[in-house]
Amino acid sequence: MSSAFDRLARPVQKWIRQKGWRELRDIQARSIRTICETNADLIVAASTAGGKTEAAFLPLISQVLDEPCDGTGFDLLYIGPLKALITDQAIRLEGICQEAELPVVPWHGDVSQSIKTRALKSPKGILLITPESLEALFIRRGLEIARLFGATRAVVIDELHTVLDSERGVQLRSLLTRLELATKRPIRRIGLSATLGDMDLAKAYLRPDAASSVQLIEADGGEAELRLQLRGYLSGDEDGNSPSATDAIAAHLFKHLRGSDNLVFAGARQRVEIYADRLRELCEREHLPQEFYPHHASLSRDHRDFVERRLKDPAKPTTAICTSTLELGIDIGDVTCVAQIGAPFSVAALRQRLGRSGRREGQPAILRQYAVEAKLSPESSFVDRLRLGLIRSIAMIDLLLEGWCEPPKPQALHLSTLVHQILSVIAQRGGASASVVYNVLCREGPFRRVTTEVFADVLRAIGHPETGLIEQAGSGLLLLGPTGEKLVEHYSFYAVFQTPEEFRLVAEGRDLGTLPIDNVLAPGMLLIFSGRRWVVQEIHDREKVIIVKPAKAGVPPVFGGDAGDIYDKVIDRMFSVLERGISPPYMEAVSLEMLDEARAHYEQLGFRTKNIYSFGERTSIIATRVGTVKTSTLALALRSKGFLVEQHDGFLLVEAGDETPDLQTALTHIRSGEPVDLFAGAGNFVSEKFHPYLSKPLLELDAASSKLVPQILPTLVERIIQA
DNA sequence: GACCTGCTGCGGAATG
Repeated sequence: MSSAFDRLARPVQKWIRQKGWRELRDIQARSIRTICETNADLIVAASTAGGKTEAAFLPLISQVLDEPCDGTGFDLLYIGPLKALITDQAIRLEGICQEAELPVVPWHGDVSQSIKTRALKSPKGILLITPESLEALFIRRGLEIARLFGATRAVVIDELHTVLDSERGVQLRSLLTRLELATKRPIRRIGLSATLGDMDLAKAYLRPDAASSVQLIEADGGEAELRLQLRGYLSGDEDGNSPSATDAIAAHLFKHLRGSDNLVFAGARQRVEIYADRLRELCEREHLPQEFYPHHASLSRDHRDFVERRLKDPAKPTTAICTSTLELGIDIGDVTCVAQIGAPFSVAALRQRLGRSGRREGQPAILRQYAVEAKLSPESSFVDRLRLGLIRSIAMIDLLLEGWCEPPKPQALHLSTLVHQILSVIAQRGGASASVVYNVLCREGPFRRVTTEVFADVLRAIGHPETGLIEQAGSGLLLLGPTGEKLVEHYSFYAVFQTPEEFRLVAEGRDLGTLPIDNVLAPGMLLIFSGRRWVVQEIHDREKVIIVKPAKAGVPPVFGGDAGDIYDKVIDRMFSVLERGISPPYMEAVSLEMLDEARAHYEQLGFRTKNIYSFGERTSIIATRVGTVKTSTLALALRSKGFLVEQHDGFLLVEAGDETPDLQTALTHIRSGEPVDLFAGAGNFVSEKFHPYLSKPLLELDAASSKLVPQILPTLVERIIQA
């Protein structure tokens, strides 16, 4: 303790004493030494509430106080993915900085203009900002970047794992590079993260040119005891004698969760609404106070704040039925139990969710996994017979227990984000040559997989008169075109990710939340939303507002969504689960019976020894044994040859069309490596915000870099045929 | 077959 503590500046030491801390945590002591003794970049990995913020900022603030540097601007930069997180962290840092007389400046969309104006006039202290607000600074104050960040000695990136290989993460990396180019010097990078699988990839994300010199400070395991149960439920019981799976699960949750704080991850917003509605009804029927509330991103900020406050309040037992909104970020305190209805989409998410429980000393973490499977009939499809949802749940729990989780996928080109950054660089500089833009973004920045040829194609696509995003002056300088100008001028430009169009739902003058516009609604229709029932009164198309009032019945709305990407290793484990004879000790009787049925059907279809099962002349099941990306590559190859293909976890259901060759012939062709037009079978590859401005060949290239693996086809098919 | 995240500058009116 002493050596680390002694390195801190006086005011920081005083703050620690006032706090009454008896010692620094291990990660804090190690991080203080690393930051004080070296110039190294750093990742501090520990669970939420593990003291990461202090580990980074105690030594950084000490340096600012003890080693004044010349240059103007903010001394330290903090980047957070959520507004709520920035607000929380600013309050935490203010405590330390008050003593040190260092300003703390929170900066995001909800922060008042006056705070921002004052900070711009005299930039110093710690700036806490979102990637989007930083983007806005580059665009609106491009020429002032050097003045604002000339003195910045480190940038702290919070929740590093949430931005690793996402569009937002690539944007952030691009902005960090541009920051160093503008200030003409490297700025130390410090990533704060939950303990996740592959830390080498996190290092490469943080400092691509010197990943191996990034220091890693990881909290020792010390994991809480884990209690685990997997329960199986049958849906589609039409006889009316037994309750539906939904009712049975709701009753089980009601019985076991009432009276404490819990999180129930229901998988989709629609299911959140269904379970919240059932549980509310159960409370009413028993004349008990309400304690089950829905929480997802379409609900109003007001309602979400209310649920979050209740979770923090020890006097009010509260169970939130939620989506991934309550998986990351803000502190909601410790919960007794985490329930998961249906299989999750990634082990990483499951792990993050489970980390919400068992945080208090001596308390176990509790996971209740509910698997819903269809009641079988002679007509049931192989998907139901193989009980793929249950099998995936088991595979994911297995991998969770082994400490594995999905690594990021760093091979994507990110052409949509590239378009965004090209416009941003041009706006920042008021014009730039193609070679400067290429250097900044593709040689120095994160778009290193983009060749000069592809870059030139992107410039041509967005400079095409019909697109009009950019144009070239006589001098060769790239400038914003009329469309580009309009796009960049509007505040909606700053975020790189796409958001769907929505209606606002209003009851008695209060916002309930938002609904995707693809819901077909008319006055008189009944709705379940925000855990209550409503009838639609008026629809205002132009203002995108729907007025509702309370009702006695309703159905939940539809919320869209993309298909999930399941990782190779998860699918591989699913096949092991089907082939092994082991019964996991955490499974209860019904789920074990389902597992036996699944294994028997697997055996019956012969997948233990081969990968293709055909019934009749025209229909076959192919076991690909690989994840979503590779399986959908094969699906597209077969579709381009005229087959009708349905995709499932590690399997394809293939039906011959009128003019298709037989499946063996088609597979032999694909195996030979002869070119297959993966994009012939239609398919829509416009999925990201700036995709609409790209040409078809560029869209295909982008898709091939992130959603498909064309080069895998010969070996994949070889393995399928061989077995 | 799913989920989540974010947003500036200006003009005009009211207030001290």
